[in-house]
Amino acid sequence: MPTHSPITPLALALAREASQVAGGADAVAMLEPPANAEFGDLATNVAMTLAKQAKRNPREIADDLVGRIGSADGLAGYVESAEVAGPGFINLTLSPRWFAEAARAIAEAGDDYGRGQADPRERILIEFVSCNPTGPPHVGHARQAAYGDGVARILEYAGHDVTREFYVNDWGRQMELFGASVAARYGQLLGLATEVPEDGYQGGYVTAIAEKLRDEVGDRYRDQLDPPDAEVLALFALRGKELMLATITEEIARFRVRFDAFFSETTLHQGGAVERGLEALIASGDAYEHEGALWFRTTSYGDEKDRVLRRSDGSTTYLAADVAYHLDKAARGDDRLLDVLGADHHGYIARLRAVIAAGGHDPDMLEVPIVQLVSLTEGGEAKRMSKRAGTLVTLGELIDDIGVDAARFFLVQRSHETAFDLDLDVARAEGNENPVYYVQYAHARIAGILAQQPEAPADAGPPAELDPAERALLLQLALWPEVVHEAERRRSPHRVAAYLMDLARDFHAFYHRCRVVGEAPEVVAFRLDLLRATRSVIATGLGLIGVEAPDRM
RNA sequence: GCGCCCGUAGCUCAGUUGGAUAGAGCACCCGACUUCUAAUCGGACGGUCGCAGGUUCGAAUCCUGCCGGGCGCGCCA
Repeated sequence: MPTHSPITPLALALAREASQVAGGADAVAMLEPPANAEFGDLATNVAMTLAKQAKRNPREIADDLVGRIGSADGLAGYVESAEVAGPGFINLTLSPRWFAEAARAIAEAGDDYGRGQADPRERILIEFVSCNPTGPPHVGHARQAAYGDGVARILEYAGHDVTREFYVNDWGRQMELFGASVAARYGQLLGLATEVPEDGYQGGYVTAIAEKLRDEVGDRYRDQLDPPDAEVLALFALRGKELMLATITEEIARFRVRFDAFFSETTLHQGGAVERGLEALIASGDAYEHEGALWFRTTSYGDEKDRVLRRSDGSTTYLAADVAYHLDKAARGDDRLLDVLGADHHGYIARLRAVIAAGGHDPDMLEVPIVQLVSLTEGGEAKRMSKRAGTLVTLGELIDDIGVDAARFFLVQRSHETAFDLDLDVARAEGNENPVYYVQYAHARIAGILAQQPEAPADAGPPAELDPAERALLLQLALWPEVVHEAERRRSPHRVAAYLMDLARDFHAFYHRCRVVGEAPEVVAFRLDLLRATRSVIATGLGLIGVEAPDRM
């Protein structure tokens, strides 16, 4: 099954010929559709890149090369005409035979077209979202979820062995505060005057959890709340966390995001891993005592200042647990660790690299893609979001508002490294102004045609002539393998979303100019291959960003 | 002040081994349904690619400086 682009064999043949023209010099022929379709189907600048080492005029090289194309193996029969243009570009027009064979090959490869290009194939552990179990995931987490899951799917598609993990920060003062907040709401439900701590969690979801707890335990703890009993608070913290986590996993699953594991920070403390991590750092000279605290010498690894691991009061910091966690991850045998973090954590990268390096691993095994902020706009104005005021939009609310497909498409449409505004009015629209439907509609239209004309006539050769829209659509399909490859290398699902928009546009244009049902046999055969190929690439691409590809709309 | 990200059409943004006349969506305007889905298509409008230098056949892309915006800089997590 071919997973490569139908352009690849042409590029290889062209490079071979170019190398011979240039006296054996190494040649890599970049061969791609030109900016302007009037120049032809494909263009290459190989003559210009060879000009320097061959010490010849690029146009001269191009002329020689063009002279050989008509008889060159792998090019003859596929290239209809070749012209030299500008400073030394070579513009190629391809034959209907090439288009017909390419469409057939892509259609037959189906879901495998573009798959498995990772080189080398790696075992990759990707950690993302990892929001605290003290509240529901919000829009920022939604972007990280859409991004992380998209990256994971793309990595898997490329042939990597991927594990997805969610780190649960279920330890420390925040959990105590959370437990106290739940307990207070629970008390209120029983008619007590218990109050949520000043710096506690005020959101309405805390009350919802308290209600669930009341349903579970009734008024059993009523008399131990005022003043609060330590053991009861611990119990509320634990059960509250479990209920919160259940909500989080529920919303994440609804968002079509999958995790293989939820890793609890508490297990690191209780199992002694945190202490062992600190001892290892001390033993290797990476940690030292200063003013009663234990410091991690992260400056040795490029951080701007050293960081505290254990406070002078004896308690460990968040970093201490992260040391244990990352030493654990680094020792699992993965080739690469991906930590997807929000923009507000970018200062943490140096520390994490230090952990990996201090553990004796190559710090380059750790990659930390930073997902920039997303803000919501509605009615042309920024939607104010405040955790304190409880006006934060949660993942669940976003899904209820605009739907999973629109949310996932919009959140990965832009590069993760740029902050952007999500326009709720556009995302919510079920009409033509919503880009996600534009792509899905292309898929549904193809399904409609294929339902009417499922079988191609036998023994049909290539059509005599091609419509410009047919050429454009197939050439767009030919770019898919390079697009996924780039999305994999750059950890950039937005490349897939952008490509799907381009592909859908070429399809809709094709649809308007070219009919399928009732045309001449060789035309039907070619266009059916084209449709199957297009449907397959759209479905695969949408699948990689977690969006459904409906057959009817 | 230092670090990361960003500055491209009215708005939101694509554009990464440097390539020909810089693109899309939204908004606005003009056209196209007796046909396989008009959630569509065709056309028009819209640009000092933040500014100034540099590198070269060629720069939105690479380098330097400056201006502007977001985020971060804790013995918080």
